[in-house]
Amino acid sequence: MIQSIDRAAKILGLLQGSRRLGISEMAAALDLPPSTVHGIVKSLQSHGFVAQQPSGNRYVLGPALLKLSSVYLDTLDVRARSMRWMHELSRRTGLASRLGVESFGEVIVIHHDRRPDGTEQMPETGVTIPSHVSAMGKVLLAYDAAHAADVLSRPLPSLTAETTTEPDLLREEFEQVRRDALGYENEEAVIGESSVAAPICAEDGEVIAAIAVVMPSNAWPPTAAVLDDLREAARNISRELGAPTWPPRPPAPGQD
Amino acid sequence: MIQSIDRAAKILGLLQGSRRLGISEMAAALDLPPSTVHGIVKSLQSHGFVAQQPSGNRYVLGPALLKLSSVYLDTLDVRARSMRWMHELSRRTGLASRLGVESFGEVIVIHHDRRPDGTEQMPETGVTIPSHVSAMGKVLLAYDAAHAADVLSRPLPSLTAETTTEPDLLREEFEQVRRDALGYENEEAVIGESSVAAPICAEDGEVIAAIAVVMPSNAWPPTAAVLDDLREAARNISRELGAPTWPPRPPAPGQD
DNA sequence: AAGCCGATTCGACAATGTCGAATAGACACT
DNA sequence: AGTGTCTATTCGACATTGTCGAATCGGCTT
Repeated sequence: MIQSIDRAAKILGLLQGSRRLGISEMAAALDLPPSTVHGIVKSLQSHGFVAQQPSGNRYVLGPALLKLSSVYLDTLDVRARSMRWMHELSRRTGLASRLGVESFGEVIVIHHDRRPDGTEQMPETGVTIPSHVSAMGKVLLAYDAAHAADVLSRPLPSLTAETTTEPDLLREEFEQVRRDALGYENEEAVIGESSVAAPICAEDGEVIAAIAVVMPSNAWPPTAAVLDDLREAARNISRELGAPTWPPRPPAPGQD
Repeated sequence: MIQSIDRAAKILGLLQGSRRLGISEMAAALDLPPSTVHGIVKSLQSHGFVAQQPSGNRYVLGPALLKLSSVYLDTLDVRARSMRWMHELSRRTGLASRLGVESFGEVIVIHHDRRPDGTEQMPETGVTIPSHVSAMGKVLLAYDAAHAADVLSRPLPSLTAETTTEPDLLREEFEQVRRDALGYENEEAVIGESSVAAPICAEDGEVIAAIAVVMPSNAWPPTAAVLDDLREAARNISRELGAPTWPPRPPAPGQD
């Protein structure tokens, strides 16, 4: 692990958490001399990874990150294959759909197709959601014992009154997910918002992503028609990716 | 400039250009020993900035970039303020709208509102376009002599038959932009696609972003109604940001 | 099975980043 | 306006740290 790169990454992580920071604030947070932090920040700045606001001495994340992330998205085969099916899914259900993958114990949304009702909606691509409060997260964990064990080994934050923070309850949910090939989440992340997710399999049969539809909680539970559309989309995407079966064959029945 | 951070950034830049690279390919491109590159790549990997594909020994950009970019977008005041007006603009004109800022001599799209016709459209947020082939780029350069001089000092790539690569012609276009507060681009970036852009001003009156509508070239030239809607959107956003005047007062009449 | 190519590991060296002190600059308070 | 404090920034000496070359490992092809 190269020290200065590690520190640079930590600085970016810091700026991710609290939007605008001065050199000395970062130095205090990382317990480093300000001059060291300054050197790193200036290097990051010269490549556009951080920028300093016009208002002077505070730093924020920079535009180079956006350009890189755009290329990152382009490299994702799942995403390219999914877009057309997700659009169809949103059109048929009238709901927003999301595609997510696992990243460092969270779910990161790699594509988002809005509700087709013409209202203004925030783009959600790039948003991360703790796995245990997300329907997609539950699906991804249910088919990945290693990540599941990792996530459940740490304390689980509670985001709403409905959040499940009990590892054993989540383990039961994972079993249900493996049975139905569907994961649910009812106001566990955001009040008033619920979602259902299904797994997406790659060529080797592994679950590599999850697709979800998001609905207002007053439309809960989802109708059979919505679930069918969701399953259909997941199956079609998986087939395009060359998956041998769908629903995925559950992994060896170990404990997660 | 910290060496290892500089090298890390160059590696990310390399991966940005050619999606999948092995250690030795990067080493060759940067003229460094493979072991050095390996150390840097592994450090980047441990923070999620690069990932290696399941298929073995090739590296690609990683998901951490997406998460960071999402926070970057959230820090942009212009973007938050623009979204609602852009949605209105797209609704009224029936065209896709874009918001862009300058970054390292290019325009980077920081928000994109699709055509409201329900068809499937690629998300364009994060896409970068060379300034001289973009209506937004021309607007941004017209009001920023320093950047303009910088961009024009380098050879300008030609993307289509319509691309203007002659610095003097572009300088004339900049003058027209400053007169009309509108910049044009007709099939200069992508064949079959044209756009018009208007400047957005911040509190201090500086042009900090550009807003554009994109249309199929057979809808060229844009109608007066479209231009009015565009101007209206730019004016409204600028006003929300606290700009003293719109259209912006052109800068001191130096040569760019 | 052998050979090749690339990724990866390891250890010694010195180049490099780090740190503390000194400087410069911004801002608030008197 | 002047003074004080806070912060960012610059600079140079030191030794820590990253770098490099050689050796090892692993996969794939012939």
